[in-house]
Amino acid sequence: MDVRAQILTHASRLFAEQGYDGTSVQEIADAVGIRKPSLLYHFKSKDELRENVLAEMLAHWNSVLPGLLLKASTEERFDATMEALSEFFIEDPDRARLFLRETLDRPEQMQAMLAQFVQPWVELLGDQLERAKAQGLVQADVDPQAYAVEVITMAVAGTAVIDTLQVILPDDPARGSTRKRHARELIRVARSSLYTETKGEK
Amino acid sequence: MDVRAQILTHASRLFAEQGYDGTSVQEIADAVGIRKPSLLYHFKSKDELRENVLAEMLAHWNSVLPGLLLKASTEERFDATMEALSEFFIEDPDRARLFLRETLDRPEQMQAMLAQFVQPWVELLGDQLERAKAQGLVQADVDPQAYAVEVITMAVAGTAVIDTLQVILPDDPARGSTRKRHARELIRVARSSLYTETKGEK
DNA sequence: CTTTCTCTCTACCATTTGGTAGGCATTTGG
DNA sequence: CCAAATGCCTACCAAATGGTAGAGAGAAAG
Repeated sequence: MDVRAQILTHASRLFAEQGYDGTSVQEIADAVGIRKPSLLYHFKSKDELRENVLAEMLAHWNSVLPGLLLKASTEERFDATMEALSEFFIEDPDRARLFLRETLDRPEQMQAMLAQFVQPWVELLGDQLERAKAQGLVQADVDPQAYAVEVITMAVAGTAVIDTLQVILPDDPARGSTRKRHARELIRVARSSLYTETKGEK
Repeated sequence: MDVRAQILTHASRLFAEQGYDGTSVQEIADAVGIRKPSLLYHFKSKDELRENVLAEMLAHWNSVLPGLLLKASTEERFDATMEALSEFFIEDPDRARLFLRETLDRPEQMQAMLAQFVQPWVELLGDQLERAKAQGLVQADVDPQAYAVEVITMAVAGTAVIDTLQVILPDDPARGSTRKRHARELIRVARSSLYTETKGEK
């Protein structure tokens, strides 16, 4: 039963790298080291394989992110949470790429997914930001939902393309690796565009 | 000679919507209303068509963006420039989608393009931010290049997927349309994570 | 008028695509 | 010990893919 898992692994990687349409069933079978019909024995069609790849990604996110976000809402450790969040994406850029590709390729389907799994969290965060705004902790002109969308976009899309942006954002002995620079600035931007006072003035 | 332009238009749209691999030459020909060999008379191969679509997009950007960015560096109208910038992308989301897809599909090729057309501007902006930092106008912990990358990512990727994010960021009588909310928050985040004082306190 | 050039077409082609039929081992369970 | 299920295979298949050959219509140029 190891084969099924292997198929999913290679399919995830190839779909992320080349896209669904850019990857043939044959290519995945080759990567696994089996014949095409053997693959289609485990997944009745290419589309079913795609759905399983997506379901696996979603399951992983749902098993990790809620805990992360819950910690963000209870504690006040914004930086630590954001760091864990960006680490989560950077740890496996293929997941971000897959997500971005699905969003481009099948927007309607992705809308349904977003409504179910992302919106509740954005709503929750929105409420908390509104309360923090009332207390003056958060800048008055923040649009909470829009803010969440921008940060998510930065994190996911940034992770998906970061290796390509290496030309613009090279490794730098003083500032760290490309990925590190991205992660740090993402957090800095998210943080300093949210709070009123908390700026760590030099 | 109008046909060539028509092919490019429909190809741009379809490549943006469905991706290069997800779009057949036949489909493009159908959209234009000609037969496949007629299309291949104007562009010797699908790949040549892709290159021309890309070149057209690039030409358009290069004819508009330099002026925009130059204005950003001479005047101090950060908001106006950012607004024009985000308007430029939002005006035709297909261009952002095309750009994003190309970055995912052909990273090496995109690196070359970025090195030639984007990096100089990021470098220029970087220098100016460093100077502004020395004057205390800009926050001390900004990583200029990384900042530029984050803002570009937000603008391009945000525009590419904004219509799909409508579920999370719905039209709101008080706050405006989805696109408007995205554009406004993008500018707010970019602005307030950059300057030291300029926060428009309520 | 004839030639040449531009453009579109029909007819075709090899290859690849996702997918099926069905045989043949090996394991499982009664 | 036998039967059924499991898993992988070879051999196919129809459809779609990107691309070519070459004919014919119409305009441009001599």
